[in-house]
Amino acid sequence: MTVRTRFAPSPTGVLHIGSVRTALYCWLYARHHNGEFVLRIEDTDRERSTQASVDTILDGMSWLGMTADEGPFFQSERYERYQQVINEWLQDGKAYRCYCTKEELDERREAQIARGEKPRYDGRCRDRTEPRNGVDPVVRFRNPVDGDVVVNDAVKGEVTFANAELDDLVIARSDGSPTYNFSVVIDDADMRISHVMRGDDHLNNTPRQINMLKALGAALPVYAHLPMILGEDGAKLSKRHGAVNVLDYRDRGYLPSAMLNYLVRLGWSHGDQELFEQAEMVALFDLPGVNRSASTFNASKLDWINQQHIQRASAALLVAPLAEQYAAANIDTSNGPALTAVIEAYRERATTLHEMALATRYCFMDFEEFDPGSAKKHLRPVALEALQRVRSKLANVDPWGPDGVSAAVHGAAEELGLGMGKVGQPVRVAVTGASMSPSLDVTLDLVGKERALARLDRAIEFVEERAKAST
RNA sequence: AAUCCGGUGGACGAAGGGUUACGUCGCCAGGCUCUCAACCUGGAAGUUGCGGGUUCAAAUCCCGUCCGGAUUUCCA
Repeated sequence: MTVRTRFAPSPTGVLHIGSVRTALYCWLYARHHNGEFVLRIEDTDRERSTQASVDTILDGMSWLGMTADEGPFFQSERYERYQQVINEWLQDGKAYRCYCTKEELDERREAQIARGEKPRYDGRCRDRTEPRNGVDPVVRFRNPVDGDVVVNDAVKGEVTFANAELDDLVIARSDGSPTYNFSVVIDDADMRISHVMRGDDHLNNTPRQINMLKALGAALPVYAHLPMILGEDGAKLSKRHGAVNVLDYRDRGYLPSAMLNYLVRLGWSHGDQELFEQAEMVALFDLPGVNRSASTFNASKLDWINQQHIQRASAALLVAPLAEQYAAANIDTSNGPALTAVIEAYRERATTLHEMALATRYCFMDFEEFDPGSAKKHLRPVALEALQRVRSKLANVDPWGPDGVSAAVHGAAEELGLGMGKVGQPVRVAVTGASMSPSLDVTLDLVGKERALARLDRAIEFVEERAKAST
């Protein structure tokens, strides 16, 4: 049997982190078993579905490299098929028209709650033969009254539901449009989905879906209900916990491979391994490794994983996304070092590409002023001699490069009988504007000779002004 | 309210009857060092939600209980 999984988001907002993890597991499972991965857009809610949302889902999936073998299919284009099944079921008595109004239903629901009962449809239109005037009926599925439905879940284990707990759910609204639980069943059957993997908030829907699948005469898929992702406060992950849109992570300089790595480990494990490349994930992922309990999204671990991926990624791969970060920050990189050189210098000191772009601004553009704290500490009169000596030695470095620069700086320190600490920091602040950067040879190499000398001059002037002001 | 699912240091996971519950992130301290990182070393942090039972032995099996979540929508 060919493994066929599907990712079936509804296009009513952004592509949520939690959905992405579900998609990832579906995608990995299909790839691992040489199966097929289907993308289906569940847009039966016409009010809330938007094209913009469809686009953002497609964008996110393609950014993450989770390509679908089939689809996207749209439920809105399959209404005829749903209608056909509804008519058949109506004829066979597997479904019936219900003329209860919303108001009546609400009333009864409240009464049931007041009586301490489980609120559900009481089935009063089950045997109705005559229409009711002035009411557009909904169609309800005639759920079995007796017996149990056993869900053999690949994650949760064997879960049993009593049919007596289930009521007759609406499969078509009064305007004739199909509802979610119904269209999912028809689609999964028609699309020959072998493994239904989705959030465990759907576990309770599963017995109803199984009953409908049986009414259809379709084979049952394997179910795998994945635990939810929670925010730091234990509530389901949502906007108020920070970014939940995957594309926000792209914009903040996270790598797709890191995103996938973090998400795959949130709810799945392979022993103690933390870092996975895509090919490894595909090779190792399987259902027995999936955890059954909900997990909390943790931004600092994501940061660590992103940094690990930045450290390991080829510079060539990072150039394009880094360039986008510069563009977004209005940093013009046309006059400055090659981005690959910047990446090599900074891959160990940035957790995101966004950070990397901001931290390396000085390589491409002059800074407005020295960082006040750094200047106060390092650009003092005592540093004047060191700055001047380094400046004059650097002026003679040719060709400009890490070796020549290093020799010049160390030479200056030696000549003045100063430790590198007394020389390095003033130079660093002079050239970068702040007190943190890679080693000086690398930093000066990135900045380039012309800029480095000009900035040293500026710093020398700054220190002289300061000395004057204090006397 | 009912039904279903879940509960291992602050976070993610490991261990699925067998020593002092393991790893990662984070946190703290030290080392390296021209700074920041990276890296290395060490540390704090848990009565495995709680109570009971089975057993020579329980995080693990059983029962109860508490807490959290989901569902019970003409949302998906």
